[in-house]
Amino acid sequence: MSGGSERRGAGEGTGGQADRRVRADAQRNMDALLRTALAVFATSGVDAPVREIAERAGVGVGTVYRHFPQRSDLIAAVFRREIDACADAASLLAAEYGPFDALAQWMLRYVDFVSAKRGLAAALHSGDPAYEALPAYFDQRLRPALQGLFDAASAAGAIRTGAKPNELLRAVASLCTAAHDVGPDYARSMIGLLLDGLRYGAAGSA
Amino acid sequence: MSGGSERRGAGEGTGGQADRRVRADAQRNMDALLRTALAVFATSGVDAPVREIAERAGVGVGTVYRHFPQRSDLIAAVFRREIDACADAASLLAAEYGPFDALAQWMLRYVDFVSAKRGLAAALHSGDPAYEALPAYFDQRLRPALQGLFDAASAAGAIRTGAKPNELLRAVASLCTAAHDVGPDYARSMIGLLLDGLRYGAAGSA
DNA sequence: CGAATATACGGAACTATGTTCCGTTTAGCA
DNA sequence: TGCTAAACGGAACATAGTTCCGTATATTCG
Repeated sequence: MSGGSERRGAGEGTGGQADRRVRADAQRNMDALLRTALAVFATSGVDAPVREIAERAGVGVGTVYRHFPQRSDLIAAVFRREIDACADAASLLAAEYGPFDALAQWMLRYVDFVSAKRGLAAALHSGDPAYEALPAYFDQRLRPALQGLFDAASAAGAIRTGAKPNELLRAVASLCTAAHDVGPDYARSMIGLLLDGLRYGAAGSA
Repeated sequence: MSGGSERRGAGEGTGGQADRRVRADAQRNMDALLRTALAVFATSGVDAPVREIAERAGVGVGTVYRHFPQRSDLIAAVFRREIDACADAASLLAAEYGPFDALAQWMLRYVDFVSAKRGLAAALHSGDPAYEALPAYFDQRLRPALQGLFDAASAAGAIRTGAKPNELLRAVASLCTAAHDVGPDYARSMIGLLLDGLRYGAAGSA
């Protein structure tokens, strides 16, 4: 019943606290829950009991359900947080490495993301409305992140121009899925190949 | 029976009674369960409660678990039965239609199969050991079925030779998955295209 | 045909897990 | 410090998978 019409919150992102400030303990518990859930999901899969997550996070189940009305909301929140982390890594890497290396490093980071989230990816197709917005969010955050790295790299003449971030993201995700049945290094070497492909017709190379 | 694991008798099909004959009521209940489960899964998805299936089939839950020790065993059995039905359709169609039409009709039949089983397909990746043998069974039954139609059609000069059943099966499955996000006719028209492609270089055409 | 017996049946009971409820605690504020 | 809205915790409830066991019956055998 009730349904997810009132699914606001959690995603304000840009840091506006419209009404009353969130209580510090609430914020703390929320963080602890997300961090713990991530770890538990990694260990026991997304089907891990809510009780276990609550206990390991040091809160009661009531608190879990206060922040995440449904179990799937918690999963979705964890997923979003991971998407954010992966997207944010782009600017960090851009600051630390040169244009091409930043791109290469980020691709590896993305491989880790996709590989670790295979269980979650399956849940996405379950039809639960809590997951409906995730693909869009995925695109909204990850595509610009990769686009930025592309732009920087091609501006520096390190890679060819005109590469499509979406296609790369999808291709890598497919490769990672297939990689599960093969070896763990398979994906990495294929990504290396893709990157070399991008370099091939670059302004600075030929 | 060709089916992998030693899941006890049940191989009634050709009427062979190995040891003690299965009790008639047991056989009846087994059939009713499989038929009911198929209907319930189609209506409520694979997550439908076992109780509901039992009730609708007119048996107690104990009977369900006697035949299918785990819920996933029931799902797997339904899946196998559908694979069988789809594979058996090949020879039926081959007897009723000409070589090419039989192939075309079967592809449509296969599209229905894949489309209807999308929910089950998701379950396949859950890691439940009950599903482990299904991909192999899928291949074992469907590939020869399609191969037979291919052989007949190419022997009649209706299609080119050398087509790979596996690739076609996989391609159609992919198309159907994508079709879910688009329209219901999309898959059918793409399959038509594939079939025309097979006809293109046929002995009898050029 | 009727008794004997292995087999199967049904559903209550047990367990696990998602979700709700509500009395208690506490952070933030005046 | 005292007040209050917000948050907390976990018992209680609801639902669903699974087990157990007394009862029913198909099949066999005399």
